[in-house]
Amino acid sequence: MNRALRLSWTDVRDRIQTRILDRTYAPGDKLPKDEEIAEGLGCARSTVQRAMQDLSQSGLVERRRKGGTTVRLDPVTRATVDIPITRREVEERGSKYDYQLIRCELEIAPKSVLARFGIKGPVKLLHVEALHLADNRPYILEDRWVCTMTAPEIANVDLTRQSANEWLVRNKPYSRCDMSFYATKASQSVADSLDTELGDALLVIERTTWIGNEPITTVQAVTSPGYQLFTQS
Amino acid sequence: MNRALRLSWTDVRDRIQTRILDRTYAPGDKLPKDEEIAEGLGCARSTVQRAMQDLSQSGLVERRRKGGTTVRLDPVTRATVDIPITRREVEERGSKYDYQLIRCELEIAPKSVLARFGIKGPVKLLHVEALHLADNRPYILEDRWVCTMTAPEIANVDLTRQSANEWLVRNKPYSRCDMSFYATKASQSVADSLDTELGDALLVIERTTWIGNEPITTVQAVTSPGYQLFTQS
DNA sequence: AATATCAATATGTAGCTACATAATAAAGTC
DNA sequence: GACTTTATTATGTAGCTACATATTGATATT
Repeated sequence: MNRALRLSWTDVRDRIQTRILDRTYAPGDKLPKDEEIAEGLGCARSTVQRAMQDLSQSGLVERRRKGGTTVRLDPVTRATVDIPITRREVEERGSKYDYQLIRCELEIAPKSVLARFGIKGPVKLLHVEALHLADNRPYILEDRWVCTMTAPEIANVDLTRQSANEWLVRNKPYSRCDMSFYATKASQSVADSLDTELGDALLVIERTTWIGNEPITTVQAVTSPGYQLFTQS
Repeated sequence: MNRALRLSWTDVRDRIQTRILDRTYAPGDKLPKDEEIAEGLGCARSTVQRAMQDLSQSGLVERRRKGGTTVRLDPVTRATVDIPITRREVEERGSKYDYQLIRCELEIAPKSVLARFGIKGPVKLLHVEALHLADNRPYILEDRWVCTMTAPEIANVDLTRQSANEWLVRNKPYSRCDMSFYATKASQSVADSLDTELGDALLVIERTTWIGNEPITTVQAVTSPGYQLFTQS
């Protein structure tokens, strides 16, 4: 077969997507089976299968064995967010990165932290507060709790030199990560640390990671005013 | 071959991931080539290839033709967020959904909106403000601009009965969607609409959609206090 | 009529082959 | 020595086959 005419699975996906967009296949409609689409486009079923997988993953269609493929009635808006380590994020914006350790102590973890980990207390965990700076201005204030049972090596790390963020991400890969985003009003202490006004609206990025069923760490990263989180296309 | 012993690509992915997690392959290391891994595990190269694709997509490894596969030095934290239509979101929480149209007028779009669309003005666009309610309490306030050139049919829709959100998502599928999240202080008018205090910190979800290169709509969805956005695992 | 069984069907997956593509290293040319 | 060309290599992709799996609808059994 002519290679120039050979359809890649992305081509096939785009063609099917076009037909959904122009309502050849309207929401709720059942699509022809893969084999027929393959025949119609002159490609293999496996190519259509891959295209369909992608459309299914992006939330545009639903597939059921024997039931076939249908166009979703309420397509969900699905997007991915990338959270790089803060150093990288700052440096990629072309700014100078700095880091300051504010405090680092073993403390009895509050209930809210235990809840995020899904464990019962009372337990002493490592509480780390630190500030990330971009061009000498406060950028992100992180309030972190590290599970010393899961990551005992952190005790030997000099956190005045290297951020816990960086050490953990490089040395403690995780198998599960829950994230959430919300807005908060700057308290006096947060306002002081971030060099902003009391009551300012700030975006908080909360993250908790596990390895298997063992919690590693949970962070509330309070961003400076104006911070915006973008999705990856 | 015994089917019970047959490894699925997810099995293979998990095995490789385990080796990365336990540092058999440490960050920065080069992994053996697919063929060797396949031989070692007793499966086909295509199976390893699929597993690697997934690990690459989730940001754990990097692959380069001829260069091979390496464990990423700074693994990015990557997560997906699902934004369902507001009605669904409310109903899935077990609450009663309601909707109120606040205003709907053709207006000259401000520069900020034109910038989001990536077009030059001046243009008259449909400006829609509406409130979504959960159990009779304000839930999300949306401030939307619709491109009447791309979606002229919206003129015939009774937006007092059906939200623009819902109509668009069902009738104007998009090919590209940019999103961003940030925090804002409630202005007096926003505070009034959401029945909250002036100056409250609120999470804003901003979305802009296109079909091909044609902009469809852009929304700023101001959520009520305490709203949290979670990632999908 | 209700239930269990079985056949049919569309998608899901693994293996194989063949070739494409990108990145690199080696060899050759001026 | 700087440049171009060529060969090599590991991943990327498409096609094919064979079989697995889930679901539905038809058939048989009680």
